[in-house]
Amino acid sequence: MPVVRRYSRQREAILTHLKGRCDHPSADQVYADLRETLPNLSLGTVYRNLNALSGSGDVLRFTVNGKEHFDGNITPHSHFICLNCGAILDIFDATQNKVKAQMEKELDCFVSGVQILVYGKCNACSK
Amino acid sequence: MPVVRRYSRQREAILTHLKGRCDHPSADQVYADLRETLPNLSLGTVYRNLNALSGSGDVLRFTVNGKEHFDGNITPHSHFICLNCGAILDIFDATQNKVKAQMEKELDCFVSGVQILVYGKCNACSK
DNA sequence: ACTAATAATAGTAATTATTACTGATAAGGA
DNA sequence: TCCTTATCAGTAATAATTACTATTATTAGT
Repeated sequence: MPVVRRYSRQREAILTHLKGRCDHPSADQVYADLRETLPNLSLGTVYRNLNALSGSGDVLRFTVNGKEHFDGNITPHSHFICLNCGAILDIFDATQNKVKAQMEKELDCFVSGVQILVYGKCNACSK
Repeated sequence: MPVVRRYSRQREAILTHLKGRCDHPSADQVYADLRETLPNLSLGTVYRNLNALSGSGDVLRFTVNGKEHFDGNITPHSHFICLNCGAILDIFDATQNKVKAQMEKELDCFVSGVQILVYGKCNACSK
């Protein structure tokens, strides 16, 4: 809604925090973790900024089991979700880019991005 | 939780209804539509059965903008989401199967399914 | 067909996740 | 430094989903 985006310590902290971890936290996890260094950070602020950051493409978001997860790593990659333990693992390969290119050709319209969730049983749970 | 699954008119109606439409309704849409023929159907029943049906693979589910959508068409396909008008369109092509096969080879573990969401601007909105 | 066991339901209450609101704070251009 | 207003903290409100409970319905066994 605002015409200009101003800097804020809170948004900076949220982005830095997300980029500094390798998992896929939900909004309340980000909130809980950041409260340790920013004791009066507000949950609404976390939501507002995660929305803003994903809107501008600075973080990724996706939903697993009805719960939103955020990812500070924006290099194209897919996610594996273990149906047994619930783990969310990164899959860094060319699939993302391949599918995007294929879809652009096939659909002949603007494609901003592709989200791929792979469901299965992780190696740890397969033993 | 139950050890055996019993037949129920409600679950049958929900499944039949979903298979009879080509869009991707949310739980409350299914509820609203089915209430016309089953006036005392409960919303909780819709949720419980949609969970059961997606769990057994009889319907697909995916989340767009934090809202869950269900799909009675379980032939492998992807979904296109228009960032402008919010439309959800089916993409029937080989991508789904290709990606699944690729992931199985790459990850060397059981892959039950793949969910692909393509974000962009639909043809109608591109004019 | 009758009966017993229990899965499933309707209706409602409770929970969870997310957004909206409000007065105070602070970024940043003039 | 001053002014405009984006952003904030704190809290209230909303939306989506699940949990609970007494009742109903399915189904296996007689």
